[in-house]
Amino acid sequence: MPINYFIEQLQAKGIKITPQRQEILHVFLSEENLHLSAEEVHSRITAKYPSMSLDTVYRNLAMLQEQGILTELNFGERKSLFEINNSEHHHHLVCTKCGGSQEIDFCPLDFMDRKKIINFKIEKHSFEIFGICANCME
Amino acid sequence: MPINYFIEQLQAKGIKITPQRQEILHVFLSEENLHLSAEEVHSRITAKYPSMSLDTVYRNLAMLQEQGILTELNFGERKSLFEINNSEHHHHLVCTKCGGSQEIDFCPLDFMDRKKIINFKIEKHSFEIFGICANCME
DNA sequence: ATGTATGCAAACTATTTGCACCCCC
DNA sequence: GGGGGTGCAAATAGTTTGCATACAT
Repeated sequence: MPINYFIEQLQAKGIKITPQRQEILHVFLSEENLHLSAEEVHSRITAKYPSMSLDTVYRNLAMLQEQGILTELNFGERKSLFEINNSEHHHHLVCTKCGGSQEIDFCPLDFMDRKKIINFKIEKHSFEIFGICANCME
Repeated sequence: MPINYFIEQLQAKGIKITPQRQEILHVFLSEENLHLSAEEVHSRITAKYPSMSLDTVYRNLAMLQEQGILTELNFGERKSLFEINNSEHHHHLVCTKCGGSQEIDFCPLDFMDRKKIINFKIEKHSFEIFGICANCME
């Protein structure tokens, strides 16, 4: 998806397109499968634009998540990671040693009997497998 | 499981049984399905034993988790919750409004083809469904 | 007796908030 | 022009750490 896809989506809701917001989107679109913390997003941007503040990164990650453009990942560490909703719904294998992750396409919700969940309005779900990746194995 | 089951398990590893450690175990064994933060454990204990420090709670929750007696739950909030490994392996429905949770017995690992996961040593996994519970629904 | 565990205080990390100024629409 | 967005600084929440003392074994 080109950056304009997301920009138009924001404009349609009356959200202003600032240079800072464009930079954040650029970061997430610059590579495949990026999982970045607020700090990491910030440092990638300040390399070029030192005036970008970390607060603004936090505020906009939250906004982009509310708008459905980013997904917040909690890999059990203290800090949240974010990924852009660019590809199919997926989950992750997370290496507990290096922190790296790879995608898996299995989704538990496809296999469980949702009728068993009554009186509960499902909003979202999380599924991660933690362990040691090939690189860290030896 | 009686408290002695856990105490013996700790003693067998040469871990000292202090009054503080016993109090923490008591808290988790006092009710079914408890999911408590460090702060909550601490305040339940200080009600009776005001000298218990929060640091000690943190240190011992970590120790009990390493010993396999507690499981740390990350429901996406800032703080971790802990539950005692008393019952069958299970996952949770978590209410995003009140923070409450109920157990579900479906486990994704029973349904996915583990052969698809190669070059990765599985250590643990997480699966939670988030949404609105019956109480918070109206 | 010995070394681990505790309490206290202070440090730390990730994140959030108040406020005055700025700039996108 | 106006209201949302930004940077700065300070506050907050949860957790961790250093150190001297206390206590379980």
